[in-house]
Amino acid sequence: MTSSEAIEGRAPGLRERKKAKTRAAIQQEAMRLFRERGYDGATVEEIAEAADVSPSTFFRYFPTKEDVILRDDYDELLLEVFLQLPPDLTPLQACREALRSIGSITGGLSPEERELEKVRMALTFSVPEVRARWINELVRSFQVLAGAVAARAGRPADDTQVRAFVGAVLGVMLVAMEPLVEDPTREWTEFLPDIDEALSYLEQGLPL
Amino acid sequence: MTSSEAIEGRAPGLRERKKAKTRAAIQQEAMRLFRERGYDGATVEEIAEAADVSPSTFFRYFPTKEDVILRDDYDELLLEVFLQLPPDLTPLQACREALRSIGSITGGLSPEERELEKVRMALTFSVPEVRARWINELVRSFQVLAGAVAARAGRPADDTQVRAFVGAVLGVMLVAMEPLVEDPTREWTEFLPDIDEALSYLEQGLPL
DNA sequence: CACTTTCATGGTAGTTACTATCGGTTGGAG
DNA sequence: CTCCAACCGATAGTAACTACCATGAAAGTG
Repeated sequence: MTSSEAIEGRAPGLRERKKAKTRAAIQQEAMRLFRERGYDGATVEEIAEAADVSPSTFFRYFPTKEDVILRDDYDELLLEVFLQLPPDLTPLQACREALRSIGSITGGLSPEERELEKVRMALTFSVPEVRARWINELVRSFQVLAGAVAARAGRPADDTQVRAFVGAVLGVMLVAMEPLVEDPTREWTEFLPDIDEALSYLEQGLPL
Repeated sequence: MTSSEAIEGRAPGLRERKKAKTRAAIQQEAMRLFRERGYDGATVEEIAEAADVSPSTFFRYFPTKEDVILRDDYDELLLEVFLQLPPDLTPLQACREALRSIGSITGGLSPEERELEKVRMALTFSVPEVRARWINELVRSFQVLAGAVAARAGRPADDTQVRAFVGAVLGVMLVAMEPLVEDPTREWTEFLPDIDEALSYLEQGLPL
C-alpha cells in the first residue's frame, strides 16, 4: 500500500484533478451541444473536439454516448441517506424521508449545476434509448435498496414481502414521473408531492 | 374502401402470407444464431443471409436488431383480456385474473413456439440493451392499462390513485421477475405465483 | 535530482448497426 | 393482359463503438 492511497480523498493529486476536470468538460460541452442540436444532432466526435479531447478519450470517460447523460451519483446518495435514517421509522416512512432529502439536496445546487441537471433530466426523458437505460438502472438500484429495507425490517434480503414492497415503491415512482416524457422542461422535483401522496395510498392498500 | 379490406383476416392473400413467412423465418434464424453464438456473436448480415433475405429486408421487418427479440403481441393481448373481464371484479382481482389468463395461453403453444419463446425470454433478460428496452415498453403498456383501470373504476384516466395502483402492480411484476436476469433458463411463468402473492400483499397495504 | 514505472492520451484501422436512395421485380386490381 | 403499387436487393454513406500502439506526463524510488 502506497502513501497516496492513505490520503486519498483529501489530496487528490494532479492526475485525479485533471481527470475530474476533463470529465466535467466533456459532460458540459455535451449538454451544450445537445441543447443546441439535439441528441442525435451532436456526434461524439464533435463533443470530443469541443471538450478538447480525442474521441478515444471520450470513450475512456463514458463507455457509451448515453452515459454522458446518465452518469450521476443519485443512487449511491439515496442508499447512503436511507441507511443513516433512524431505525424506528417504518420502511415506508423511511422511503418518503429519503426522497424528501434527495429533493432538498438538489435545492442547494449552484445555478450552473442546476441548469446542467435540468438539461440532463430533459434528455433522460425525451431520448428513448436513454430513458430505457435510465429505468433499467433504476430497477437495479432498487434491488440494492431491497437489501437495506430487508435489513431494516429484520428479514432476509430475498423476502417476498420486502421485494413486493420495494417493487411497489419503484413502480409508483416510475408512473408518477411519466408526465416528464411529454413535457421534459418540468423539473422532477415537482413530482415529489405526487410520489409522496401515491406512497400513502400504498399504505392504505390501494383502495379503488 | 376496396374489397381486400373487407375480407382482411380471412384470406390474407399471397403477399401477406409471404410477409408473415419472411418475418417468421428471420426471427427463427435469428434465435438459432443467437443461441449458437450469442447476441453479439451474430451479425444482422449473417441473420439475413441465413433467412435468405437481404440486410435491407431485415431492417424493413425489424427496425433494430433488438426488435427481432422484443417483437410480440403480449401487450395487446393483456389489454384485450383485461377489457373482457367481468366488470364486477375489483381492479386488483382483474389484474390477477388477466395475468393468470396470459399464463395459461402460453401453456397452449406448440413445442416449437415454446422453444422460441424460451430463447426469446432468455435473451430479453440476459442482454442488457434488450432488457432495458423491454422494461421501457412494459412501462409504456402499463400506461395504456391505466386507462382501462380508470374506466373500470369510473375515474378519469389521469387519476392519482389509479396511477399509483398501476405503478404498484408494474413494480411488483418487475421485481418479482428479476431473478430471471441471473438465471435466464427459467421460464417466466414460474414466477406467476410469486407475482400473485405479491399482489395480495399490495391489497393489505404492504405490512412490514 | 536522476530514474524508472505507471498511466492517461492521441492516432489509426477496423467492425457493425443503421439510413437513404434507386432501379428492378412481383403480386393484385380492373 | 395491363397498369399500379408494394416489395425487394444493392449500393453508398454515417456514426457509434473496439483494439491496438506509441508517446509524453505524472508519480513513486533511490
